[in-house]
Amino acid sequence: MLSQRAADRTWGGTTLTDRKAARRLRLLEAGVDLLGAPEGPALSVRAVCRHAKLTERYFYESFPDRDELVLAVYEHVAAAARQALVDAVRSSPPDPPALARAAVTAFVELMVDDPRRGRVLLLAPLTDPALSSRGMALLPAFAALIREQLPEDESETDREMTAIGLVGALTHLFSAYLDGTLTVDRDQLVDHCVRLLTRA
Amino acid sequence: MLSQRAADRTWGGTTLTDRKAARRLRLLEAGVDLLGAPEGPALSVRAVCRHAKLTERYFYESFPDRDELVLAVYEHVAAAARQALVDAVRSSPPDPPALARAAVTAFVELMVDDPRRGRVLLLAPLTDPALSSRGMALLPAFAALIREQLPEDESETDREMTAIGLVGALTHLFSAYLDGTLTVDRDQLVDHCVRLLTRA
DNA sequence: AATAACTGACTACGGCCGTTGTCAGATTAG
DNA sequence: CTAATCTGACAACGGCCGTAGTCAGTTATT
Repeated sequence: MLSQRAADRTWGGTTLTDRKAARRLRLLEAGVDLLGAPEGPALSVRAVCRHAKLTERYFYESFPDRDELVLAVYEHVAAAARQALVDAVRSSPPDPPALARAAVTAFVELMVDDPRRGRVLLLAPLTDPALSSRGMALLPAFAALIREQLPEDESETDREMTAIGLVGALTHLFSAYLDGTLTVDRDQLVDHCVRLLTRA
Repeated sequence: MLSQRAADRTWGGTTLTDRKAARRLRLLEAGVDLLGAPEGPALSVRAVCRHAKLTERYFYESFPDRDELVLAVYEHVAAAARQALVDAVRSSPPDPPALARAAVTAFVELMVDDPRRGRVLLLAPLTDPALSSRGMALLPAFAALIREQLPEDESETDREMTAIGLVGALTHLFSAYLDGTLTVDRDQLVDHCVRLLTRA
């Protein structure tokens, strides 16, 4: 038999690449736990390893340094959110108000279903330098997306300001809803956000 | 002569209480520097002492621990902002639009005149646990103040959401203006904010 | 001159951080 | 069986943190 490469050797029933991928995923999930903790984002290498029940050596097997994990966790959650939004928009009537409602409900449900993700998306970039330093926050991109949708009878700077203000209003409302400051029905929140989006 | 109390003895030309107060003020100012740093709030006891050219012993002479300094710095800046707002409102015609404009311009000028203060008020509470844990952020109070001003033909929850969204929009706009993300004239920013406030 | 208070520079403790390395034991391949 | 590889537990480095203490030297009072 040909000498198989180390990556394909079986150990404990699985191959090395499988185990490595599983460990990476465990680290990612632990990262979501810590970066989306209710008490605020606090992700350290040791803490994430304790949480994932892995050793630091396996951390550096999957990520070159701490900040790369933070970025990967954020991108992990952002990808899920993007997918949820795409799905919601695809299965929705194409008129703008219905689209806005579909998108908002999808996002709110994602946050309610797993508040960690909401906190990672909304709160972590404000706190963690690894996210705020890069343009890694999605909010500017979201603001640009809104700006394109605005009516053209206003000046460019006015549209930029309304877009930024709108993003601020939505994120602030979502954050307040997440941490319990805003006690209100899920549907009321969705209604209000849709109204903000469609009237702007 | 009666033996004067230690606090009133003169040393280096000033009394103990004077020197102590001066040191406290120097620590406060250094705290504003660090808590309002452009790279993000990073206030440690050693750093603030280095900055104020004092020893750690004098830190604990004026503040029981690190968090108390953070709170004091925030309150220091908040008091100045309150004063600026009160002055602006006092010397303004009493109709609501003029009041809104006066308040917004006062706040924007305070931020432009000393961006550290703007960052302390807007950014530090999001980052530093000593501020976010307590209700020490002024934003909820500001939201409540706005809520009372809203028309009464809407439901209570609607007014609460409008107020929270409005605060989010304003803070987001101010933050973007502070860090250069939003490149726009000061007057344009003021106009936009006043429009948001008076049309809500 | 002697006593007391104040000041500045410095050290020390325990803890967490990111990162790297070591070492005994388990599991597989040849 | 032997050798190679994978695993887990742990130590170590330098650094910053909050907090407390020491000690020589300067300045005022008596």
